[in-house]
Amino acid sequence: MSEPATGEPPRAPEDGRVTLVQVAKLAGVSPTTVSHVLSGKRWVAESTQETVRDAIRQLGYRPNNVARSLRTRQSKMVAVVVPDITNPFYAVLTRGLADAVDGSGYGTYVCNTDGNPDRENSFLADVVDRGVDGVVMASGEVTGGVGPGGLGVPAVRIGGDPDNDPHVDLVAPDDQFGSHAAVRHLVERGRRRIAMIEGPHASGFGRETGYRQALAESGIPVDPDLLIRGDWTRPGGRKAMHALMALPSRPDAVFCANDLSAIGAIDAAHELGLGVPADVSIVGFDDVDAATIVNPPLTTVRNPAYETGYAAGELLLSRVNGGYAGDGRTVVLPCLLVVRQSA
Amino acid sequence: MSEPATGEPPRAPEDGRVTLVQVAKLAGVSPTTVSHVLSGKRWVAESTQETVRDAIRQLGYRPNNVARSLRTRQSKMVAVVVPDITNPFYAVLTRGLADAVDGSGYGTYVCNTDGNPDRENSFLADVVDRGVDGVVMASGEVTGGVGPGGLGVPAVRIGGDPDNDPHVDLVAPDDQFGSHAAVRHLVERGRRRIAMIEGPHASGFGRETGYRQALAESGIPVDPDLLIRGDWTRPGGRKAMHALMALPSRPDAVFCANDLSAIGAIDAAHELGLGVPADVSIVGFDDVDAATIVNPPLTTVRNPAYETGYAAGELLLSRVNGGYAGDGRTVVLPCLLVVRQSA
DNA sequence: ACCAGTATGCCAAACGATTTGCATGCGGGT
DNA sequence: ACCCGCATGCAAATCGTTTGGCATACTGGT
Repeated sequence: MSEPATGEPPRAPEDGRVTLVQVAKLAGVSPTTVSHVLSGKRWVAESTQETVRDAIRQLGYRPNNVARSLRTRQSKMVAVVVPDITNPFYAVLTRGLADAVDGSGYGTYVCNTDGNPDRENSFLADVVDRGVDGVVMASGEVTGGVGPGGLGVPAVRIGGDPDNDPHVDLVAPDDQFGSHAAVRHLVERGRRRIAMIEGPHASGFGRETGYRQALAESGIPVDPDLLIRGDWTRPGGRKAMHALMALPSRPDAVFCANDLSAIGAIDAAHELGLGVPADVSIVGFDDVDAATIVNPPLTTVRNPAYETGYAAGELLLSRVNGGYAGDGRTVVLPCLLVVRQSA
Repeated sequence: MSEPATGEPPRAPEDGRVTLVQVAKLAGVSPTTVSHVLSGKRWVAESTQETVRDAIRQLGYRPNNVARSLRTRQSKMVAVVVPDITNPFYAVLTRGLADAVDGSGYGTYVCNTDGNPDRENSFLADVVDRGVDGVVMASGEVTGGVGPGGLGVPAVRIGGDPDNDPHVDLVAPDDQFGSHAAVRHLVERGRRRIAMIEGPHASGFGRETGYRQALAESGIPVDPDLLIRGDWTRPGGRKAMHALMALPSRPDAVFCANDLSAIGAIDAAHELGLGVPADVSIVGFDDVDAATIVNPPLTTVRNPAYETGYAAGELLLSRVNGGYAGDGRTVVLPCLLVVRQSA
């Protein structure tokens, strides 16, 4: 919101919009002066200000932001590109971002890529063509930063590999810590054959690392059969769980890389007549709303989606307005285990 | 996406972006010509086109959309103003809208109002100042349409009172039909004391009307004590349910105006040791994802959020590109009961 | 009278595209 | 020779702001 709340719906007096020159004409001053009373960038006599403001009110003038953007080279807009806004995690992240930047008059533009790299790139191109002042990339990676050969606008990556591009700001959950806590909790509960349902990509970092680390600490060897790939969705989790349970020697616990997968896994357990957590413990990752709705309530690692979006917004603002132009910063947000009843 | 997918991330060759004049200079033609080969609005000799395209490639030129918008007076952006993108219903609606307009090169801009009328109005002002080509208003009402005294851009309202402003396009779920079906289903199951948890506003239309109608048809008088106000949230539903169950003569069924409230009601039932649907039947409205996750799975009315957003997008496009300039159209989308296990 | 200093406002050039009308060159019909 | 029509391409105005540099007027000190 770049203008203060009025409590009244905006109205255009006629069909064509009023321009600054018309205001100037009515007020009997030059456009320059009108601009200055609006921006306050140069001193204008009190009396003149009055006249101008009257004219503005009388005409119902509203500045044309497109023209303004063209001249000032900033659009007061940030973009967030996510796989799917329908996914609660990204919805919450988006809200955090919006709340962070709204106060400074920035609007939020959303792109859904479905995780398709072609769409990621064309949306990235699209948003910089649209002149956004910053972009937060929560789908796929972005490299090159803002420097030469880069995107041309400040960017911040969400999650992903910290080493990927040190020039781009990054905000990431402490995946490894969270996973570690989750798996540790499982072994503390006496589980030994602990499977993991991963995301679709091969990934040596983050969630899988924490899993391996916790296992190693407990002297449990990792069984490659117990590492299975999901696709972040509920049906994907269900399928993976069925595969796991068809194994000659079943796991007695499964750690899922996100909640949706975990919910799918619970579906599968129910279908198989397995008790959760009696027969098999399940823990998720993210702590979406649904985690408290599913039966049994899901033990999961809280992924601070809102805070992530908010932090990304602040990082962006500090580059756009704060004058920060240094190298890429990394902020990692804590992920705490929340124990409910599924494990 | 206004440019086709490239499969490659966009890069700027130098720090400052390349402009059309630079391309023209390199190609040895006038800016006019470059513009024409880009837009195809006027014929340009094949050989010249080649030269120009080469220059474009060589420089990595990308058109500046802000400048383009200023001149053409369209931003290729639509805005959607919702109470909260975090609410799955609005997230899905937003996705439908985005999918509808994306193919025509329109981007989607999101505003969260939290239902605050001041924010609604200032966001409305903000988006028209930003020059969006259309806005879909899913939070509160918008009146005045695009005509004199109106907003200045095409708008479509989501839900709300059909009679409110006939000049503005409206897409609404068939609330009344859906509610009617839900309540009928309840009486068919033998329920007679059927409560309703409403939204926060007094509302004579839609969901409540269907409720009353179904009751009337079945010869059941409406008991004002059984009509209680919620706030669309889970805690709100829980509280309302507790109030209902504290009544001297308890309801044996409750129809909730949305799923979140229904889930809260189920929470309350569990807290009270009540079986669902054994002791009390519960039906919701919306059919969000969580409806299949809750225990027992929620019987609810499917509110076609995606289709609603999509339809809104089409309505907008038909005004922006399709040349439609007639009076407000109304499209009402069917709401079907989906029977699961809570009633 | 003169000059420095301050207060106030205007001119005109950007910003980067689109678009209307005109200019030019050429081929062919009379 | 002359004129018409067609195919091309360009000049210049325009969209609505912002902003650096300059002009003007007035104050007060000498």
